[in-house]
Amino acid sequence: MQTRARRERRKEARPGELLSAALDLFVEKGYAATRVEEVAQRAGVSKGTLFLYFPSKEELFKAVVRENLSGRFAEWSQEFESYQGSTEDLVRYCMNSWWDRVGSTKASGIPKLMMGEAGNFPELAKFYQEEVIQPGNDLIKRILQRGVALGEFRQLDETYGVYTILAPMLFLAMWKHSPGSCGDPGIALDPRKYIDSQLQTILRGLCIQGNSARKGL
Amino acid sequence: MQTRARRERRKEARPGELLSAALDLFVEKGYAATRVEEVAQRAGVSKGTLFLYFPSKEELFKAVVRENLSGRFAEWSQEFESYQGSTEDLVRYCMNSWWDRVGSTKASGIPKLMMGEAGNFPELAKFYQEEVIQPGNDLIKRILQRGVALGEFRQLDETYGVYTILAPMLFLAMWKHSPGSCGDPGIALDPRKYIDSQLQTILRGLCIQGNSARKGL
Amino acid sequence: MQTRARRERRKEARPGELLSAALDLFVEKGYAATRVEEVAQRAGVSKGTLFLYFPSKEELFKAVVRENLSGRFAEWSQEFESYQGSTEDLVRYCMNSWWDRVGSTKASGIPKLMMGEAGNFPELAKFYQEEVIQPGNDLIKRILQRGVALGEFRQLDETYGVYTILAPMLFLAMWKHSPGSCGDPGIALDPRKYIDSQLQTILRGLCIQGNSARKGL
Amino acid sequence: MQTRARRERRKEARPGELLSAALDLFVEKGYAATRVEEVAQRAGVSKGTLFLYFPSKEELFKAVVRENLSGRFAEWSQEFESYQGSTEDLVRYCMNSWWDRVGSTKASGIPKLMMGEAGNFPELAKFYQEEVIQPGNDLIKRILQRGVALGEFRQLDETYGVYTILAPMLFLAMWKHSPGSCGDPGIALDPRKYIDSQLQTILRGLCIQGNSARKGL
DNA sequence: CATGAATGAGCTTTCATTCAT
DNA sequence: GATGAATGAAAGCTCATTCAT
Repeated sequence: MQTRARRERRKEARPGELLSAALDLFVEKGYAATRVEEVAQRAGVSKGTLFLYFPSKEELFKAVVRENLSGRFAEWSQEFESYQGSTEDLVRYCMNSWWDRVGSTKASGIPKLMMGEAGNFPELAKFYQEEVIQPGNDLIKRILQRGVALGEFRQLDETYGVYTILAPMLFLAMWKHSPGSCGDPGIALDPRKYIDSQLQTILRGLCIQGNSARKGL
Repeated sequence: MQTRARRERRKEARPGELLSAALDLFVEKGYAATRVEEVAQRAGVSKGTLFLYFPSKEELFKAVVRENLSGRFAEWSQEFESYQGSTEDLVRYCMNSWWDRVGSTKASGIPKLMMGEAGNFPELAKFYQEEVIQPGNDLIKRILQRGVALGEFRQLDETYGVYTILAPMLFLAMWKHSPGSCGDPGIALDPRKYIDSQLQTILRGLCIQGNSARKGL
Repeated sequence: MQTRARRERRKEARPGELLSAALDLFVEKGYAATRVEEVAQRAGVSKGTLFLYFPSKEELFKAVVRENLSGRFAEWSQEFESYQGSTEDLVRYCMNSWWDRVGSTKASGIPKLMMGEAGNFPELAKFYQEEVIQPGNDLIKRILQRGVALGEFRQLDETYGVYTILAPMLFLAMWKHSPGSCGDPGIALDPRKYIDSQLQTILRGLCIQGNSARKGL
Repeated sequence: MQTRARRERRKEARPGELLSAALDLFVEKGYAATRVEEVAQRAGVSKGTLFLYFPSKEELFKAVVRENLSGRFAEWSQEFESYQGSTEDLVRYCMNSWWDRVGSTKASGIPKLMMGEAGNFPELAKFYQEEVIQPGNDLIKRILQRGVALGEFRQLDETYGVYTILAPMLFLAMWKHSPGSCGDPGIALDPRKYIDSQLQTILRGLCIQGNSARKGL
């Protein structure tokens, strides 16, 4: 049963191994430039095996996105929904936990990749819009609405406000994955400091004066 | 001969027409996804003719970069070298004229494109690093050094300082060329306002207190 | 054990279920376009199991042919050998019983299929020639020889005579399985009438005048 | 200019050479089993060149059909329209000229091929139905209508009547291209005799007694 | 100079067959 | 016996580059 078990384990691990290899390569080379054979190789299987688990390159990519981005919105949504503290702290928590769970991982390469290739793959662009951008925006919008409803945040244009939060995170993701930043250690942004600095500005802009304890910021 | 003259003119215009078509397509589709045949078509010549002027797709791209980015550093360098006003104003002039001459044109798509594809084309990455990033950095660095030397700017880590200026411009370029920003009019950044706002922060951070007239900022 | 028994039964039924599924699909899609996995699926077993019973796709096909065509020649041969009536009636019986046992069943799709694909699978062509065409021709030839020997039929070129009988049956089989005939109900041949009509002509051509009772024809 | 001319000639000959090679191979192996590379090879060009003239295997096949079957209906239609003799002779002329121009050529392999593969390629089936079957049926139908209108032919169900003419030609085409008939010289139908024999039966069935001179038939 | 026909390496996807369990 | 995960040889199609004209 030893071997049986080993095989079973491998079988169940396959999709994960393939998704991991695919994430690596998609982030490293982009969607179009990644060859499925290379994904298979890196996962230690043959070309044919990959197609046993994912019917096409496109579906493989979608699965990678679901695994690393869109599949997590449900959990995050719940987490934020049941958050007890101030909205100001929720925004802080939101950005920092985004860094921990996405920004600091390879998954942060996906937004960068999509920015570059969405135009060439309309089907993927549509998928990404529906499964990532839309839910992500909604999530942030709900946080802002919570702040406004609780009297913590000033009235604001919600759509615009969403990008106030999103843009700094996107930029950080892009920066991390642009070749220039890697080679040059002098510019390597310290993500925590960057996020803190952004948060200062953002929260100062969002919160109603005096309504929130901002001593120390 | 009328026709002779027209032909001559066309002949001399060829490279320019090709470069213009190539810029359009490279920015629209990226480097890899752009087919040389389409470039030729858009320029109104045959595929063979394109290779008459540019020995390879790579050289075509390099020429596009030279035409639109690196080729202008000499002029800019001189311009900034002979600038008479305060360094603070020079920085303002620098960022605004960058927007006028690059940011607002299709050329601003090139940095975005390179960010996405540099990894797949090391030769191009090297070229871009040498012909654009390095000179650009140097230019900015010299401006900062001028500010420090004249006692306008505080002492600072030059490398890091360069990115203080560069990053906002890069982000603006990326934003402009990302599909998301186009569709959503709510987020469409007003470039001038964006630049002004960035300049406020940047200059406040760079200038020595009281040494510079910052009334109204 | 109930289950044991059921399992045994299933086990013994396996080859039959596979052959039935294979016949369906071969007839529907042709030999090359039929995927063994689909055959297995339709038979309710896994791909591996199919290869347990039939060592290759080719052998599977041969088994289908044996089951539905060549395997029956022995019985038919005996049946015709011991036929008591006139050869004219034997021919009638022959064609009608061919329709009942082959023509009206899916098996009639095999000759059509072979006509289309024999050229691409020489091994199968050889097998089919030896196991179906040759025995079939011999059977018909012996019937014709019986007619001649008994003074019922005129002298005739036997080889040519064989096709006088075979051709109308083949055409009927082809017609039945050609997509054109299915959709167009106006042309849907009534097989019985078709066979009767063909028999009239054929027998009139074969029988010696006045030697055979053809009143009513 | 010698070479120029030679090249021009080759360029103009290419599509024809490719269509000819394609016809050969499609007829020999069927649509699915024919590899485009082999078509190119037989035409003496590379794989890529084939795709220069035909955007896909499917379009290549359609072009073959147009070149050899559907493209000729216009001419035939006119020819039959302006026919001066009796409709009985027109039918004779029709079948014999079909043999000369299609039946005796490789083109007669196309109907056989379609019969076998139409089910697997719906797009092609639709195309063939529209461009070959429909026009062909219409042509025959108009001939029959002419016979009826001129009082030469009896009243008849037109749709059924069409197949009275079509079926024997199809069978001849199938027969010619079935491997069985080639190898066995004993059965090799003499097409002229076959057609004559069929015409006798058909015309006897269609013509009104005594209305047409049928001495000698 | 300008052309565009020709090339062929390279990519995604399919499927008969094997074999460890 | 039965399974189904794994394989890898094809096959259709693309596109940068060459070169005869």
